[in-house]
Amino acid sequence: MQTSATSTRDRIVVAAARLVQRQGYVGTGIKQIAKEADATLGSVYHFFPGGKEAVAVAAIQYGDEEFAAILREALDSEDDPGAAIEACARLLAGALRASGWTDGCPVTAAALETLGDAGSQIQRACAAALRGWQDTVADKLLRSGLAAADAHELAGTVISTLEGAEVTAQVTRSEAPLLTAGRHLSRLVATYR
Amino acid sequence: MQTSATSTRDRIVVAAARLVQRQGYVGTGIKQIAKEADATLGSVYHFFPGGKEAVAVAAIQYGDEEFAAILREALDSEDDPGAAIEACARLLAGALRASGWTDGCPVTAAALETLGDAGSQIQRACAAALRGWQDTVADKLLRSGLAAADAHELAGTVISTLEGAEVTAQVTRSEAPLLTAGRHLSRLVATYR
DNA sequence: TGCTGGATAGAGCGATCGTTCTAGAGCTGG
DNA sequence: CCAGCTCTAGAACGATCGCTCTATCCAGCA
Repeated sequence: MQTSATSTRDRIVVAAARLVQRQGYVGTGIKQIAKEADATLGSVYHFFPGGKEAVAVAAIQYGDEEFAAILREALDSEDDPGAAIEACARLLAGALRASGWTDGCPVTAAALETLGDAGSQIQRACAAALRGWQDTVADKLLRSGLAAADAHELAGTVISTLEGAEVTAQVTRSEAPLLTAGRHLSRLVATYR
Repeated sequence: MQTSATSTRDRIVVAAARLVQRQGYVGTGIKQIAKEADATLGSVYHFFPGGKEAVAVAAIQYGDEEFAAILREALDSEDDPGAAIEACARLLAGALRASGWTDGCPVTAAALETLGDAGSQIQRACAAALRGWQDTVADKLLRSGLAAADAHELAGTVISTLEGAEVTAQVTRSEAPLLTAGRHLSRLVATYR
């Protein structure tokens, strides 16, 4: 069943999530996933008869939940919603630097590569992730007393901005875009009370 | 030399720019570029002895300038900087919908896929594009009377937000993320005067 | 007319892609 | 003790990848 602590299936999902996050969907090979997960090709296809796409969907869902947990924790660390979002940006910036600017958003790269097939499972998983993160932020804003419509729209822009700032930070290899985006988002939120 | 109006080299660059924009760098093949450009493999390697990476760099630089022109035009269409940025977002949203949600930012996909090689020419071209766009926005803000430091930082967040909102709009197949991001950016800019 | 060099054309190279397939290892219930 | 299962292991297939190579075409010039 499982070798040491984690099952083979879990190792495959985690490895795939990291690789897809760093090099995208097309850029990541099934054999590379197997090697990184200390599994064999047979194991991968045993657990994921759907092939590469099925592995990627599981990987994206894993990255989704992982990021959602970080997001919730950062949002709860501060009472003021603006400060909480800024803390979020700081956290992302630190993690990004620590990874050597490679571990960005777990879904962006895969999402952009698979825009061709509109109804693809990967597309659906990415869209679901974004929607979930937006709801998490909207919930925080609602609890802070914002109007429902404002909270939802603002949450969307918060996610979009963090997303874009993360990409910019990766490309320029600097924490600055994320940090200033965090400050600006905090300032924007402050105008709603 | 040239068949009808454009030279073979130009057709290759334009085709490569579109393909890279839509499916990323790894997802686009040299042979596909040649076919799309109505050129042959021999012509591609004749004009770009550097191979796939050289073609991609030229394509990204082309997309960079193309987007910069659109950006400048949109920014000049309105006097108020906030309204100008909002007009920008509206323009991007319309173009995105018209393309069937496929023609997003010309550099994001390629940038994310090639983060591995830090010093790659592709990376450099993408970073230069982002920097140039930021300068364009900063220039507009400066002309509107903002302080230099504020203008530059704000311009960075504007580009990041537009970038992120464009991705979100593509994934969710909706203009809404771009439109509300434009409104929020306008509101943010308004707090600086 | 023959030469030259830029441009076009595509066959073919080794490598790698995703996938399929068969064979065996390790455990469990009867 | 073995039948029957999940899981592991990797060889092999056809397709496609980026790239190299040779052959041909054709305008401009002597």
